[in-house]
Amino acid sequence: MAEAKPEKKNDRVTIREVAEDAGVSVAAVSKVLREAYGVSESLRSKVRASMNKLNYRPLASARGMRGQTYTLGLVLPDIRNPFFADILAGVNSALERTQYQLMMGTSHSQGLAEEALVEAMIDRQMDGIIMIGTTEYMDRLGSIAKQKPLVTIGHHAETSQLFDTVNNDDQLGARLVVKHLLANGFRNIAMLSLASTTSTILSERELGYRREMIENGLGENINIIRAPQTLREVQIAARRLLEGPSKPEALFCWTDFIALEVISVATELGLRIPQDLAIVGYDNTMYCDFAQNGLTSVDQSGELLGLQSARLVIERIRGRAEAEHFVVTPRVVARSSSKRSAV
Amino acid sequence: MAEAKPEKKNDRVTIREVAEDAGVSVAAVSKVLREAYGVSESLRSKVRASMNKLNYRPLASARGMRGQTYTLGLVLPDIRNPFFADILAGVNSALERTQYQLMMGTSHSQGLAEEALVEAMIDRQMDGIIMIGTTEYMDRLGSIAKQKPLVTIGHHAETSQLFDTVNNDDQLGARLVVKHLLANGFRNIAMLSLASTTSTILSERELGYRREMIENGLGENINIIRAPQTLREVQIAARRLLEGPSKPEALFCWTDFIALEVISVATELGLRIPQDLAIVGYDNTMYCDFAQNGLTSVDQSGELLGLQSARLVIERIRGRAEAEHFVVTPRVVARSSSKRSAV
DNA sequence: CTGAAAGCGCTTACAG
DNA sequence: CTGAAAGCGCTTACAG
Repeated sequence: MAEAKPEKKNDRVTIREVAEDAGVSVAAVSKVLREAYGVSESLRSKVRASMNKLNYRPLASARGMRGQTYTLGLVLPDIRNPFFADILAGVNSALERTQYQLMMGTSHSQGLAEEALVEAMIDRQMDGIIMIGTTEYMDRLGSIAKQKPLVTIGHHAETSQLFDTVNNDDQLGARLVVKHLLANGFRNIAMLSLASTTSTILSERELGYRREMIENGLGENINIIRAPQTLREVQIAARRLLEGPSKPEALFCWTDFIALEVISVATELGLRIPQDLAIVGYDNTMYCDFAQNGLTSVDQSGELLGLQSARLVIERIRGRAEAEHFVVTPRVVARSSSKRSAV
Repeated sequence: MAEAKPEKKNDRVTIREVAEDAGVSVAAVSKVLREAYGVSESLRSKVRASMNKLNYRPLASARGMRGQTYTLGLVLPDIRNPFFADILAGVNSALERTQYQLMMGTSHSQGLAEEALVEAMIDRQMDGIIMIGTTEYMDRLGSIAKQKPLVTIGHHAETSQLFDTVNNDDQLGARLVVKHLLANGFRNIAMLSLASTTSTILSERELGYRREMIENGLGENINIIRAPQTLREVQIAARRLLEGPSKPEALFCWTDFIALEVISVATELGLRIPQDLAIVGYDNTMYCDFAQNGLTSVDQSGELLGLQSARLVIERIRGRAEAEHFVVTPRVVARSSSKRSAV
């Protein structure tokens, strides 16, 4: 409680002090730091010893002025969706033994525009950016990619050469849901989608749903409801559908998060699940396993998606110029919310 | 698709270009940027015009070399707990009209030590740091606070002069839970707490639970089970308790997230809620409202906590040296998981 | 293999 | 009120 403010920054060890302590030049220390070529073993060990002794940690901003900041930016549309926790686990595990540190930012949840967040990350010298479930248009993504290495998760742009994408096969995922519901005797299947003009994963899922319905002669039962992501809007849309004249036998929800809300609405309306209404989600998040939900869902390996995105963005940083597009094959994980023992 | 890499950074407008365009000095532009004193209206408007015309955005790292980066760091122990989304909403809304940008990092979820994350944020020149549910010891927090303005959420250190704290009254919250359960006819009340040697919010909640039980002559019924935060450990602990000889009538869980897991286990065991087991959580997160959970919980206004923490950390950055400790009064939000119509 | 010097884009005293 | 110069802590060519 004695010496308060003065040491606020002065206690920070700089590369110069390390150099002096080791009896070498600043440039030499920098080389050791970056694990660059052309450093003798003896110089390296001398410098390493001084670094440890002085407890030296380089200042990322200073490094960023000329080189890298060793920071990766992760853009999330909304921290509430539990699926993002799975992705994050994968990203973090990929970064574990590297020098890179992840910094996250959320956009929609508080009205902060996604574009403003990405700009903030560029201004903060992120070495690379991973965007989850972006709502940006292609030209905008291209312009971001020209400034920083970019990987998107949950956005289909497999023809893009400017950035990498990581996805599951959303069209297939939706088809598998319909197949699963049909196999369990449900034929009047509706889909609860997201009101979005730019989401390519949603258009793929809708397409898969449509096609599979049509191929099974159920084209007349196709019913896609689109609602914004807020709980209130979802609740209103679900209520309207389930109380209305065209109440379906089964409802395919675009993400677990929303499906849980539908389970809640259905329960309040006194509907039994799955007898009166089967429900299927997407993402197979941890909440699906809870007995009170028992939610059938599509597993797209969020952790794997996260892992791959980190790998790809680091490769880009290291110079890869050709785009890579990673795709996971999804699978249905059946639980009580959609299993009808007897048709 | 023509001019690819070369412009990768060259397209960035610098303060020098703005100065040239406006016909003033670089220092003058800097002053306008920082909204510093001693700039004439005419110079300011000239500079502003050039900034807009050239679409100038300052580089945070460069600013950080001498001044601030206008970046705040938020340390989360785990992105999975939905309570953090509420806090985040508050932080973001407080930052909305400021120059500050929030960057989050998670620690425990992937084995990354909290300490390493905080160091990474210091190395990246965060102007201030907000730590949620920290597990660091007091001396370590003091040492962080000496390097950067620090505010903790969910950590009791009301006597600290080195950093600010934002909390709800956890002891009271626990007392209210016991009172509520007693009023609903439950007397054999157990508590599911977190296995942690450093969490002060847990020790406060445990203390409140103990005291309220004792003051109601139920000292003999006190039963605190402590489990790590992983779903598996919670499941094992819950199973053991609910299948064992000392199965309680009611279980107070330290956070909603864990209570939802207990609802799942109880449901699997065929227990009716609340007839066979009443359950109460803490944090009053959105999942409590879902009909399949109907979870009674303690509201501690996560959004308000977040808002205050952002306010306090910015005040610290601006020079406030005396500590402030903000405390919210919690309240019980009763739902079906704990309401017994007839005793 | 090693080092001296310039420079990244800002802010900060200090003159005028 | 305005500006020239130094400097923040690194990396990057470029010599030696």
